[in-house]
Amino acid sequence: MAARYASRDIEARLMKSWLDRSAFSASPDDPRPAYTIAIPPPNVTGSLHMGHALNDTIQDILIRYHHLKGFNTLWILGTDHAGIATQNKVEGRLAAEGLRKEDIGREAFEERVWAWRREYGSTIIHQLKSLGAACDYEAERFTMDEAYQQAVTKVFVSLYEKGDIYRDVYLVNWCTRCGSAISDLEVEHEDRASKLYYVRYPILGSGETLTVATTRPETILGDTAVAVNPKDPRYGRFVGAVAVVPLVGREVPVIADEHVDIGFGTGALKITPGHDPDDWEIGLRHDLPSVTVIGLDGLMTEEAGEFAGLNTTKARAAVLERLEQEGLFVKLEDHNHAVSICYRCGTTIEPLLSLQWFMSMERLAPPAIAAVEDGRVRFVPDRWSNVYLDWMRGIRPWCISRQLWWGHRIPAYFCEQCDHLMVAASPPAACEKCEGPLRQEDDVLDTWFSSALWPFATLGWPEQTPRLAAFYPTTVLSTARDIIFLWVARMIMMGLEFMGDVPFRDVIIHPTVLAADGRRMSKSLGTGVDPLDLIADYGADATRFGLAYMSSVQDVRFSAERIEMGRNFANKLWNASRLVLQGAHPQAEPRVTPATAADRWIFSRLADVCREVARLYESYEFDDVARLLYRFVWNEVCDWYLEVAKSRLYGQDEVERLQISGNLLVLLEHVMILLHPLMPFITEEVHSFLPQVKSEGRPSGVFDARYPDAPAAWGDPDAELAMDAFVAVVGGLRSTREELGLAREVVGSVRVLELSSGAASGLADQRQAFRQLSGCDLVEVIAGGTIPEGRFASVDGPGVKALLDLQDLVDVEKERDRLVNKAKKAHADAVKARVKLANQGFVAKAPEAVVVEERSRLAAAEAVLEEVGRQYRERVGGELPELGGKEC
RNA sequence: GGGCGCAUAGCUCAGUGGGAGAGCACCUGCCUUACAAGCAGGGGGUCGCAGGUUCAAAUCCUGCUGCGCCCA
Repeated sequence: MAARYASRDIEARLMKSWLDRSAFSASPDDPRPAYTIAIPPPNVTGSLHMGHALNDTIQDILIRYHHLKGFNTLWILGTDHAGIATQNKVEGRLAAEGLRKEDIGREAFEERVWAWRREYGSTIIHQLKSLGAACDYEAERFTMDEAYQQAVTKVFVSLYEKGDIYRDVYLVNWCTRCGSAISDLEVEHEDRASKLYYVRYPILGSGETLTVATTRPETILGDTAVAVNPKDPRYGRFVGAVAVVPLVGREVPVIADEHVDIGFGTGALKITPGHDPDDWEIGLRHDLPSVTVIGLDGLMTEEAGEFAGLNTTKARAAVLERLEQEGLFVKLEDHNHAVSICYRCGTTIEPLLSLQWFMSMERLAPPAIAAVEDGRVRFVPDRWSNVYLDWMRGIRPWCISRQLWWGHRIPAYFCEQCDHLMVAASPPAACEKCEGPLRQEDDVLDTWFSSALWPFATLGWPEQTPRLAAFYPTTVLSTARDIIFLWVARMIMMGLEFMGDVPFRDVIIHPTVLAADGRRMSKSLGTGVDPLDLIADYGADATRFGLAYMSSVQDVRFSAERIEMGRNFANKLWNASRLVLQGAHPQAEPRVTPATAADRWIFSRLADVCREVARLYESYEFDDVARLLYRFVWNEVCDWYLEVAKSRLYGQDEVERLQISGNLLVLLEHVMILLHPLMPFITEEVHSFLPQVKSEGRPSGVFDARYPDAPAAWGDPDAELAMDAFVAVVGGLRSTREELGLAREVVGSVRVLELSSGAASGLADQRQAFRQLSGCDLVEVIAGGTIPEGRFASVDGPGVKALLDLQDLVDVEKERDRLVNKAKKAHADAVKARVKLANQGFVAKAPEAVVVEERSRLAAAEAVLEEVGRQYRERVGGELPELGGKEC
């Protein structure tokens, strides 16, 4: 074993060995209880980013932990066909050849997409392997798989037949670059500096004008009303009048609507139902016509008259110029407003009227709301359930059609003769009405429509397969918060509708890993960190450990120090393992023989840690798992147990060597299992080196080990106390030696007063280790608290007082500083305790145990003060100087 | 406009009613036969501000300030 842990040398090899023996594949026939996670399918065009790295680490921890716990674990893997993103990729490649997709036609284009998918579509799947993810790679799914397509079609037909899916003309979010409608959720809002334009509308037959304010003057051409608030006293007399729309001369009504904000602009609004969602709503209420002046190509239509053919930016300038000429332009103001942009490409969204397919939420949403309300689905942390419920309670129809060539083509057929619409799972031969030829709908379904079926379509639905029976519902869904609406909500609706049960029990919403500037990592700002770089530099285990450690329930700024911490920890583990494996007696049996207080202590602690770590894994507190195991391994096992063990391990006593070796082998195996979910590679590697594993010929490794049951008999509070005393005394002596400036070579001489029975046993039975760690000989253990004659520096521990014989070792200057320092601390403690105890309310109302604790604290501090005062008089002469602080 | 969250050591973060913790950074000393990705010792915080509840507040309540996110 090398002195430094080299992650690179082992990770790929171990992953291959797991895959070679199909370690991650689950059988539906396995009698053990199922534990299932369906990975939120990554976008097939994607590559592993920090969000995936964290989310996949969490899922892998859960899978590996439950595997250790004896569950039949299945982590369902696959990718999402990502309609727009994938189409963009392939269009980009065509563009490089000077082609547009229209040049090659739909079928050829689809073939190009499949070719792209074959070449690049598994990128992220391979990247998951470098993270160590224990997914079922043998059952990888894709939302465009043939079987999956059948599931999508069946769902569509079923919902259509039930009336949940319908076709309608509606104002939708149109991305002119993607050339498609997108759903409300795929629109992002961005505050931009803009202008508010004031324009005068003549009122027919009155000679008066009404001034309205608008952010989009080019849509004036499509106005079909002017609206004011019915409560606005300024405009009451205009309601019912007829206004003349500037430039186009259209005569439109002045209407009253509660929705109009009296305080915005002039309080009068122009209403353009064809190009604004709020106006669309008002239009519906007042039965207004809508005029489309901007087309699907983003250019002004024929309806825009002289402005036809201009893009919206040019049209705006031209309209403003003409308004000035007409004398109808009043003024402009600076104004910030939220611009809608496409989440895929950032293009400004045009709200446009078009004929689309919609899915009503009226019937599907209520059961999905109830499932969260009654706890069948639980969010972790719980606060996200309110986010979910708020959105679900106000949910609107979902626009599910996309004008793309890549995706699930909608199974709707139009008769070329009579225009009759038919929806069917397989293409009908002819029109059921007139026998005319049929043409399939061009539109495809929103990608999220298909991924909503993920938890059951991946298991074979609509076939009633054994896998579906064994693994649905899944156990946990772990995902990012921005996916709550896109996936979580829709998966719950679809699961309840088609499986009659929720798709998962717990939904873990993991924190967002932010960049160092506290904002989301951004490719364009260059603030992103590539997890694959981290894995290459620090190793997968270190990356996972660091991510787990830094991720509690709050968003967190990424810090490379945490990953480095993981790497250092892996190295520490490696070297601790080296000490055990190289130092263990070759004939040692892996058996616990508690020969000393340290032995009893470490196994008592181990039992505790096994229980606590299990609890933390089960409550999804992985940061605490990481913290607890880090501290246990580093500060207890390495700093103390291994150090104490050395004297026996390297000693001449064969029996002692066998015993301590046995203890260490058991301890090491336990640590590897406890840490395996967090750090799968190093634990698998070290585990494979354990002599007990080799000799028993267990081929499967730590992945298939059993999570340790900590024997109750290991619990030993007395040993913990004795070891605490040992640690306190050794630590105190080290500090004292520093304070006194004692050279390393000087071996001190220590007597220990045992104040409570057994407290000094850890010191008494580990003299060799005591000497090595403290640089002092333990010459005597004295029962009781009588301090013998002589010059001592005392160190207090639980139930013990250690006396370091000073003899001639003392430099008076240093001794004075040491005593003053010690007295100051004791004095401060005493003052604090006295203040508390002087408070009648405290003594009367605080729990008895707290008061007792305070009294003993005071007593201890006073004892130290007295002792130090006496030593000061003897050794330095005179009284201790003023210690500061107020006496009570 | 509505909602959620955050503010603790120089930095990144734990702690959520009874004497403030970690990692990194910093200071001192060590290449001690598992580990310099390490070992030993040490310094450093009126827990954003102001009120309130309580015998006791970093922790609970209210308000304020600043920052982040979501929805409309």
